Amino acid sequence: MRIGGLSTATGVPVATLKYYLREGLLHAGRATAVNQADYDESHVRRVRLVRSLLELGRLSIAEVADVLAAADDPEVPIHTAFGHAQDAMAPEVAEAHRDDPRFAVARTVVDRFVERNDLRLRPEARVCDMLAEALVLLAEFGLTRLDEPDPIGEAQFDAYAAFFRASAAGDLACVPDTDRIQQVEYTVVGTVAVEAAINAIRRMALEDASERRFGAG
Amino acid sequence: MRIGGLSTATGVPVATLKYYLREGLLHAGRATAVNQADYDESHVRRVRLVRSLLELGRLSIAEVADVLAAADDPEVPIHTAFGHAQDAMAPEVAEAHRDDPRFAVARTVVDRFVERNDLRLRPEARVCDMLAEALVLLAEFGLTRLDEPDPIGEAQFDAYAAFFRASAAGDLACVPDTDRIQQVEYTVVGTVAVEAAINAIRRMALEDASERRFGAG
DNA sequence: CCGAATGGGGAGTGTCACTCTCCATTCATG
DNA sequence: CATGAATGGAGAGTGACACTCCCCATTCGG
Repeated sequence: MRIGGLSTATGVPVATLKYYLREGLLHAGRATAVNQADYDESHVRRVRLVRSLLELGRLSIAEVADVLAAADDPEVPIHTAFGHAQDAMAPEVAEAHRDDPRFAVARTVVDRFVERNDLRLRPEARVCDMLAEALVLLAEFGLTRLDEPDPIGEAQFDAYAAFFRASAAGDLACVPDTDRIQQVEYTVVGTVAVEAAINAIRRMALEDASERRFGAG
Repeated sequence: MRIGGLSTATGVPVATLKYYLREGLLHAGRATAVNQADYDESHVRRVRLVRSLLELGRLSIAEVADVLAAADDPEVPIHTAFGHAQDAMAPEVAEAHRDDPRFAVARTVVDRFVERNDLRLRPEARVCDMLAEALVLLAEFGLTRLDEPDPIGEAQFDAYAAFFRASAAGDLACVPDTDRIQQVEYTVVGTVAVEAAINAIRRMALEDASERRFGAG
């Protein structure tokens, strides 16, 4: 398959595929001549993966490149690559927020949460900042408290942790032990797409609850 | 407080606040002269809400304007406004996907899911498309099935539905019955920020599971 | 009274994800 | 074997977007 075939197979314009090749989002095809290359099923799947990360995961081109670079390097252990992917998917904290004293408080709440639930995270895991930012916002609007032990909020969050720890093992169960490419695909798609599905389901539950409480009255 | 004060209170540049005023994201202050207006705490909170939707919710300016327009109109019932907000937050399905036969199949799976779980949704709720897109992606990579009854996938999704229906009632419990502005703030922030927190916790659970399975080996 | 700040609004900027254009080379068809 | 379409490679251009700058007449504050 040449680039035109890859384009029709994926629905992505040729010019865009060339752009992805330049940016390192797509591995080069097997060159058959100075201006010809052969693409196969692995390229089709990779393009779909890239589109998923861009559209559903709302990552930037540079972030996708980061994720895939770590994922593709066979020297990098799969768990480390997974961590890189997670970090790339967590939006960076604005410096304005990082200097906010409330953010520091939220970070200690997050650290307690991680400790209490025995979550094994890399110390630099960006996802901790992500949670802290969400907590700051919730506290700002009075939906949780940071300044004192908040058993209501903490209990709720511990419940989330318990629930997702139970399902996380299942989510990883279908990841194969050896095939590196499949490992990457499964972890990335599993993170992004299952997350989108979960968010959709939660929003459905919220709309349902809103209808039952505020609807028709 | 004049616009300079609003700027220092929120950390948002004056030029940006003027831009938000122009775009209808921020209600005008009480005019005290032809070139002077008075802003109060409601403006500070509104700016924070806008920034939250833009940064944490990753909405565009136009989408935020949509959400807030429906939320601010006192003629619109709060449940309807909530629906508008939900729709604005769900990314539109690309037409390339809408024509995909797999998407149609996924929609029937979603409809069955909604029916089975007795979720009261508006027929046009965009969140159904959002879930369908996630399902297509999962199926594409072999993480679920659409072509036949998939008890494993459906059971998992029903478990998510049950879990979030249980927590949704609690999430709405702190929404007041009367104060329109607070209702809007709580539902919007509650959707976006709690969602971010949940995503962060799920990612933590995934990293933890990855460490336990692939780490140090 | 006078420099700084204000509201209003048009125009400019930087970023990003493409998208176009060009070229020499190669393929595919008649 | 001729010829038009397609290819790989790379620089430049495009359109959307979220600001950001600038200008003006007016008003505030010391």
